[in-house]
Amino acid sequence: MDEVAKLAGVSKQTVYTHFQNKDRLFSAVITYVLRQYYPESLLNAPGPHTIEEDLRTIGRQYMRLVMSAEAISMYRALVTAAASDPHFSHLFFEAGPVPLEEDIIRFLQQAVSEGKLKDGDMHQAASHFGSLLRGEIHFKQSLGLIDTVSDDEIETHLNSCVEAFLAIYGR
Amino acid sequence: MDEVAKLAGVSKQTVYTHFQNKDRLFSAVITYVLRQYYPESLLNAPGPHTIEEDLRTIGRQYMRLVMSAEAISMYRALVTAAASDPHFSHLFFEAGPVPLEEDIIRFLQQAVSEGKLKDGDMHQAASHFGSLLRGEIHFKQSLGLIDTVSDDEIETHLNSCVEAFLAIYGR
DNA sequence: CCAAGACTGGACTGTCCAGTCCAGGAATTA
DNA sequence: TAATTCCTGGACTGGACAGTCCAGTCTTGG
Repeated sequence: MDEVAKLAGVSKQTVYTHFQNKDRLFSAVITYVLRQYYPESLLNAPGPHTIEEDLRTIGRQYMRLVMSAEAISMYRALVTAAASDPHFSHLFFEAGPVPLEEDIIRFLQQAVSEGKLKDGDMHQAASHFGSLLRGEIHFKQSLGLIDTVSDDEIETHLNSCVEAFLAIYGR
Repeated sequence: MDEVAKLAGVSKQTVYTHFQNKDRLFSAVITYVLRQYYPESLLNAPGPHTIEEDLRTIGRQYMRLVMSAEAISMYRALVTAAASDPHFSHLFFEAGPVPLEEDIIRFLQQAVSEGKLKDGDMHQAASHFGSLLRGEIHFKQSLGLIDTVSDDEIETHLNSCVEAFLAIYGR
């Protein structure tokens, strides 16, 4: 909290008048940051796309988001806090992963209706896609065994995931 | 450390004579626990198996391991520690995930040579399999949004993963 | 111009926790 | 038996850190 005040160029008291305590501040950070980073639309680019292109675009955004230094350190903070109280995790999950997964499910259902994907459990498909994308990289990042991920590494991993996903759910 | 001493039925001083400090103790815990829990052999059951059966057996062991309360709390501790020092993570990774993945790669290569799987990058295959198996469940568990996972849930998730894996890498 | 409210700096309290110290008791060995 | 070694319990230190208090300054609207 001392550091927050310092970085804000403000006295600690002022921080405490705006946010009752550290928890409230952290909650505010979570909702604020998620609002900032939430991908506007996964499918806003105009023009016709192959399903592969779309998956690549979505996957790339997701990886960039999840593997950013900010996301990793927020994830760490949440995991740490979860040991005693999952309150913040709920806040985070409802504001981030849940709506995001819903968006992806809608996209996948659209693709199914256009005959680009097999019909099936799209919740499971979205979950598999996300799990593949996070993959070992996110696991290692969370453990501090990797920090930055280069664009090349993202692209390589992305390709393998899209290919895998299409092998499972593609026509 | 007070609690450790208490649980050990021993004075704190005695704990400190056996382990110089908390870090050393934690390191010892990591190596000890991993030795205890490391699956003896993923393929020790005699008799012929279909690749599907084998994958299910391996996947089940992996899920049980990774989603156990002990593994989750160790993972949390490692993630927390990783924020300032990834030393423990390295210790953990080298003693657990690395050799485990090597075992799995060997198994997959064997299956390839028996014509049960497509040839290809088996490191990637192992990584995809692990990522699918951990999946959303492990993600949620790490965040404290889920605690115990029932055998039924494991089995359902396992089925979807094996099916997906075979769609990607099966013949 | 002045009163009310906001902000500052920094000292202070209370809590938590790793690690140390110590005085005395129990067990082991010569 | 005497000396040595190991262990106990529990008090204590030091540092980190959330949150409070306060005396004094700055800003602003009437």
